[in-house]
Amino acid sequence: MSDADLERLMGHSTSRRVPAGEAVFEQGAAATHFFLLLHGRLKVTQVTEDGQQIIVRVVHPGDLFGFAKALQRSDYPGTALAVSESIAICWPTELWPQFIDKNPHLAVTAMQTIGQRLEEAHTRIREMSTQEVERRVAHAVLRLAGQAGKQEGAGIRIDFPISRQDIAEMTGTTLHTVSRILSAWETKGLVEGGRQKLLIRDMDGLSALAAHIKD
Amino acid sequence: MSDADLERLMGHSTSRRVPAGEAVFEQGAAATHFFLLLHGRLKVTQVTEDGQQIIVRVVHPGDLFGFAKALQRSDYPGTALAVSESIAICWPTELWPQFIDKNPHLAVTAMQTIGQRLEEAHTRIREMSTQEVERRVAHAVLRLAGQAGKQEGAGIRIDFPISRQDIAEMTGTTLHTVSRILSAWETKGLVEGGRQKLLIRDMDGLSALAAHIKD
DNA sequence: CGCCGAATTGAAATGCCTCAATTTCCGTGG
DNA sequence: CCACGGAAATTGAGGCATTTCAATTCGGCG
Repeated sequence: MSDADLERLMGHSTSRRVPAGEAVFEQGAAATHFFLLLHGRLKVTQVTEDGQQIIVRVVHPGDLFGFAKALQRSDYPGTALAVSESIAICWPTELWPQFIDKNPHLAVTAMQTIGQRLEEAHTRIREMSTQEVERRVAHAVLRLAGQAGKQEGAGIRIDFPISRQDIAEMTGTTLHTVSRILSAWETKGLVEGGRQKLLIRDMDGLSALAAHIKD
Repeated sequence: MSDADLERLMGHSTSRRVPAGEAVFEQGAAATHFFLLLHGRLKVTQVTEDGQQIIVRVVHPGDLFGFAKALQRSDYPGTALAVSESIAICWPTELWPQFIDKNPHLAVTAMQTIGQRLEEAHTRIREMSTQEVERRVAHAVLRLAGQAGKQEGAGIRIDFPISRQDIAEMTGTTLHTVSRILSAWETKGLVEGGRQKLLIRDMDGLSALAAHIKD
């Protein structure tokens, strides 16, 4: 994208600070804006009619999110909750068509972004269909490490508060099972747990689990 | 899309007949073309490293498929297999950027299509995370009825050959479980089975199951 | 220091899968 | 046209991964 384009885009934007625990938008609300996360971390969740929750994805700095309008929706399909203090840039959704018009390239980029998301979703479906829970959790943790991992002495720290419940909602299991698995891993020296904390000590060991290599 | 645009598009297209059981393209192959299904029925599958297969989606007449290039991929992420004799229109992927250039509107449309697919994928993830097998199968069958249902006397016929194995691969279970479930449904008068056949006798009953209303 | 949400851990229940044995159905070729 | 062969489907039995239920314990924030 050219600087001129960027400037034109920024001209219409506002920015918004969201404290941890607060929602940027809620499932079912009218899609008035779309966003770019500058700083912080969000989780996008969906609640089923019977009250069960799943985590659709985690939003990292630099990610676009909430572009429901681009997908032909008038409301947000999920809730975007800040898990740590976050800052996002906001554009009114009405401007989307103009942006596309003036900068067709943007449409291509956006499409590729959504395409990647689709592939991620398919990966998740594949994993849930064919793999047992421990492998799925291993994959999820490795993915988080890649997206939000921060070197920290002995290992890699997941750089935002994440609970067992969160991991359960990302992998389609229960917090109990996740807790048991992480405890077992801790015993084996693969990870180090903690309250809403996770430190990976042995990436290779985890990768082996994810790839289903038995000891 | 205007007639002129349509004509310009059609000018570069070829059409291709695919007998039942044959693949339009295979997982991992270079993405040379993208397609529009005119007639017939395809299933798009993915195989995991350890040989397990899942059905990503069923392609119905009128659906675009195989637009890997638009998603920034050079190879097809899955295999598209004709389950009944099919006819597809093909375009070389190289032409995609030109089409977008000349007709930015196309990009928007394509994006919405992919967006819908993403939502479908999320729905599936939500179901697999929170629902037991019987409900998932009920949902899958209802979806098929909506997409490929054909009134037939007493009920609605799924209008292409579909096996218990197929349904299992769509819902993340085994053919055995699917078979048991369908047998139970047949006893209750909800459906009528058969070799690669499925007739729905009681949509409301199935919907109730899908919504988890116990008797 | 006290409280509340997060995490752990045990025990029991169960839904689903795996293994295995038939049976049914349909296309094919004699 | 019928018999055969193989793929699809059915069905039982047993096992086990995971959930569910329940009871503590832990840890950080106010």
